[in-house]
Amino acid sequence: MTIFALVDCNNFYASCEKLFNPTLKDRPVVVLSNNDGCVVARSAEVKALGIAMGVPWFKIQQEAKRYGIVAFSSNYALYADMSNRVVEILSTFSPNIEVYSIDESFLDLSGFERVGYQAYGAEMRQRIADWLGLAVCVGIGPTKTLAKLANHCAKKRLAGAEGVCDFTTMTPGELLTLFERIEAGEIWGVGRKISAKLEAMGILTVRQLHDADAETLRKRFSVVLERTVRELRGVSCIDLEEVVPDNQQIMSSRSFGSLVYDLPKLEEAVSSYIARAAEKLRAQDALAGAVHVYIRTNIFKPEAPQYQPAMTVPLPEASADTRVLTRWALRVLRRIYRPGFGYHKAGITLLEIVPRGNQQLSLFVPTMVEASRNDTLMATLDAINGRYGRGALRLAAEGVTKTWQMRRGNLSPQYTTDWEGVARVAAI
DNA sequence: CTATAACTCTCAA
DNA sequence: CTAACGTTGAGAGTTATAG
Repeated sequence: MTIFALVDCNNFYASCEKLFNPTLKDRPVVVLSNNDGCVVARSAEVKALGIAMGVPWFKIQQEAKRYGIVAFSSNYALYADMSNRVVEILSTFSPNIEVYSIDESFLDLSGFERVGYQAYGAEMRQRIADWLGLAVCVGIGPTKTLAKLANHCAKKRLAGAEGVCDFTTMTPGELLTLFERIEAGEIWGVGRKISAKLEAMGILTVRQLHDADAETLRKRFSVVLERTVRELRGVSCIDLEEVVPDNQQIMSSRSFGSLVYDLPKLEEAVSSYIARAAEKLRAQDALAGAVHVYIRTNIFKPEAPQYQPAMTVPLPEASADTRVLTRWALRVLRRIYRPGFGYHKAGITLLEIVPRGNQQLSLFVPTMVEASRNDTLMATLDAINGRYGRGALRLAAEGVTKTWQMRRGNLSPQYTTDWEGVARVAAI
C-alpha cells in the first residue's frame, strides 16, 4: 500500500521575506497579492494579532500601522526560486514526488517504512531548516486526503509532534476521536459552499463526514465528494501526479494600478498579456485555436457604471505566433470596448490548445518556408528573453511606459535570482 | 432525441 | 493626497444547440 506524505511550508511567502532580512525576525510580516490588493500570507505574529487571510490591505492599513506590521508586495521570482530549492531537497527523500503548489509537495513514501515515517518526516524537516532556514510541516497517511489532514494536525498541533504527524501509527479509535475535533471544512476539497450545505445536513465535523453514506453524498453533491469520503476512510482514490499535464487553457489577467479609460492603454495591456501567454504556449510546444478577451470595470464599486464585456474568437488556423495572437486579441478588444467607462481589469485566455503537429491545417496555409521562418523568429524571441529577462524583446504594441501596470509599492529585492538582489543580501 | 458544445459552479494555492 | 478588493487552472454537472 502506498503511504503519502504532504510537506507544506509554514507561512511560505512571509517566511521567504524574513529569510533575507534578519531585522524582521520576530516582527509581524504580511505579503500582499498582485496590485498590493489583499493579504495572501501572514507570519505567525500576524496570525496571532487576528489579521484575517485574504482581507483587502487598504481596509486594515491603519490597524497594521499601529501594530508595526511590515507589508511586502508579492515577489514571485524570490518565492519560486526558494520553492525550487525545497523541491530539490525533498526529491532526495523519495523518487516519486508531486509538486502540488508553490509551497506544497506530495511524496510517495512506499519503501521507507523501515526508517519509520515519523523519523523520516522529522529528517526532511530538519534538512530544510538547516539548508534553507525554512520551516515545514509534514503530514503522513495512506491517502492524499489523509496526508493533507495530518499536515493540518501537525500545523495546529492537534496530533503528532515537532511539526510531523503520522496517521499510520494511530489506531482507528484515536483517529476518529481526533476527527471529532476538526471541522469538515478543513478537508481538502470541501470549500465554503459545500461546508454550508453539509452543515445544513447536520454534518459539521470530519468524523461525521467520515461516517456519512457515500452513495447519498454522491447523489446530493458529486462524485468528487464521494471520493473525498472514501479517502478519509483510507481508500486511496487520488493518485500521485508526478508529471504535470500540459495546460488545456492559458490565461493572463491583471488589475490595473489605477482606472484605465482609453483604448490605447487597454491595447497595451492586452498585448502584454498575450505575449506572456504565448510564451507559455510555446514552452509546452503547443498551438492555440481560439482567443478570449475580457475587460471589466471595478466590480467592488457597484455604484460606478458597470460594463464587463467579453468575447471569444476562433482562429482560422491554430497558432503560437505572438504577432498573430495579438492581432486577433486586439481585433476582439476593439469590438467590445466602449468609451466612458473606468476599466479596472483586463484579461485574455488562449483556448483550444493542441500539441504542435496535431493541428488542423487551414485551406490557406502559408508556405512551409514562411511557417518555419515564423517559428524560428518566435524561438529567437524566447531565447533572447530567456537570456536577458522577460520583456527584453517585445512587440511595440505592448507599449513602453505601461502606466496601467499594477502597484507594487513594497517589493523586496530578488535576493537569489538577480545580481542586483544578491548584492542586497551581501549588504544586510 | 442524442451527442456535443458551451456555460456555470466549486475548489485549490 | 486619495483611493484602493488576486491569479490561474481544472473538473464535474447542467443547459443550450445542432443535426
